[in-house]
This record gives sequence, C-alpha cells and structure tokens, in this order.
Amino acid sequence: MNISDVAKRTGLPPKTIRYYEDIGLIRPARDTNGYRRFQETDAHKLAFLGRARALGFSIEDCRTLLALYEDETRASADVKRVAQDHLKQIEDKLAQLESMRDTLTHLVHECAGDSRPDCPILKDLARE
Amino acid sequence: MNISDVAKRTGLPPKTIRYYEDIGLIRPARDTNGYRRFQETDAHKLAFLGRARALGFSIEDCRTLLALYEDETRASADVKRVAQDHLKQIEDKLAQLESMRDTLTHLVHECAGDSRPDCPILKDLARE
DNA sequence: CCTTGACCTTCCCGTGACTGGAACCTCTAT
DNA sequence: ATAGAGGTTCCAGTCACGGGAAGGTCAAGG
Repeated sequence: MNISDVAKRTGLPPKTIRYYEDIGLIRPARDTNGYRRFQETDAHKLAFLGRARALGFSIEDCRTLLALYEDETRASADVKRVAQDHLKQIEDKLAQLESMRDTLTHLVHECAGDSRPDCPILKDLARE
Repeated sequence: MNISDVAKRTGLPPKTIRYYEDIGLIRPARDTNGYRRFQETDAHKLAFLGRARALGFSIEDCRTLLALYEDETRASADVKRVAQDHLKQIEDKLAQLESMRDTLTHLVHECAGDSRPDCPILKDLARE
C-alpha cells in the first residue's frame, strides 16, 4: 500500500502519517523508488493511533499505549493509569469550559444586541 | 508603574504583558531609561484582556473586544456576536470532550487494572 | 566609590500536533 | 514525449505564550 491508500483506510491525512513516522510512531518499509510501502501491521497501528487521538490522548500517551499494546507481558494496570490520568485532564478541562460557558451564556443573555453602545458584556470585562 | 507592578495588579506575567505590547494590544509609554511606564489606562486594558482571556476569547477576539470597548459609537450587537460565536465554539468543544469522557469512563470502568495483560481499553483501540 | 542584587531590556528558541507550500522525483496512460 | 497524479524532503507557520541568555539600570549598603 502507498501512503494515500493507507490514508483512505485509516482516515488520517498523508501529512499526519509522515509526521507519525518522523516522530517514530511507525516505521513503514520503503520501495526501491523511495515510496513508503505500508503493511497491514502499519495500517493497524495507524488506525490504533487515530482512535487514541480521537479520544484525546496526547502523542506521548499514544506512544505509551502502542508500546503497551505490543507488549504481551503488560499489566492492564499500566494501561488503566494512562487512561485515568487522561480522563482526569479531560474532566478538569470540562469544568473549566463549563464555567466559561455559564458566564458567557449569562452575559450573552443580558446583552440587548442592538445598535446601542450600552453592553453588559463589556461592562463585565471592564469591571465597571 | 513598572512592568512588575502592573503584573502584580493584573495577575498577568511580565512576559505576557510584553507579548501583548509586541502584538499591539497595548502601547505603554517609555521612560528615558527604556523601561515601560504603565499608566492607569494601560493597567485597565490589561485587566480587561486578562478577563477576556480567562473567558477563553482568542487574542484576535480580545483585540476586537478592546476596540469595541473603546469605541463609544459601537453597537452592542457587534459585541454580542463575538461572544455568541465564542460561546458556540465552547459548546462544540464541550460536546466533544463529553463524548471522550463518556467513552473513557466506560473503558476505565471495564479495565481490571491488575497485573494481567488482558485489557478492554487496548482492545477497543485496536478494534479487535 | 564600589558592589550586590533586584529589576529591566531585547532576542531567540521551544512548545503540540500538525498543515501548507515549494521544489523535485516517479509512475501510468496517452 | 508529455501530462497528470501520485510520491518525496524540507521549511515555515499556527497559538499564546514561557525559558533562558546577554546585557543595561537602579537603590541600598559598606
């Protein structure tokens, strides 16, 4: 498979796939013409990475998860810890965004949104 | 006021304040020795920026909001539009993070987290 | 007067995870 | 022979700063 084939199969852009090789997440073989030649295992790894990224794991987490995946002697506790730490980060981020959303929803609701200059949003930001 | 004074008052790091000058959000005066000399209006603008950033507005949004704040002839509708667009972005991001959280919560719950290699988290990522 | 230490300045590099674009090579079909 | 679709590498830019180097300035103490 060439890069565009595996890109279609995994949903990852070719640029991203090249980047993942650059940082050592995958090591596709090369044809004599220099083209990357992807095996099934490469496609599988890329799909794995795509799903891990879709769950918001960082590249470094992905590297760890991939290594654990390939390690038959792993402890599931190690996987769980990575996932739990990441979940914690997401929950923190959620709390922060919810707080922003609540404040903004309130402010937007207060603002007339007409042609007059008087605006509670700006008043709040300026703490007038 | 020197930069560290206004940093204390606004809660923004000196680095951030210099950066805001760099990109033209503020224009503090200079003393003969080259030090920035902050007026009340500068401190006020920086506090405004700090609060807008805390609500998650991008720097470009902050630039727009600051310009609207200083424009006595603004229409509150223009402010409201910026805030509503931003609110929409936050709500989209929240939905995305909530989806990640739900999936991760489920997976973490399924995983024994012991010394055995069997792991539903990896199974899910690999779509085995 | 000299030194010390805190403060200030500019400048450059690094962050995360790519994306866009340039310049160039290779394959396939006409 | 050529056109077009693919592939390659490399460089720069994104966003909003933060770290750190190299050097100038200021106030206090000896």
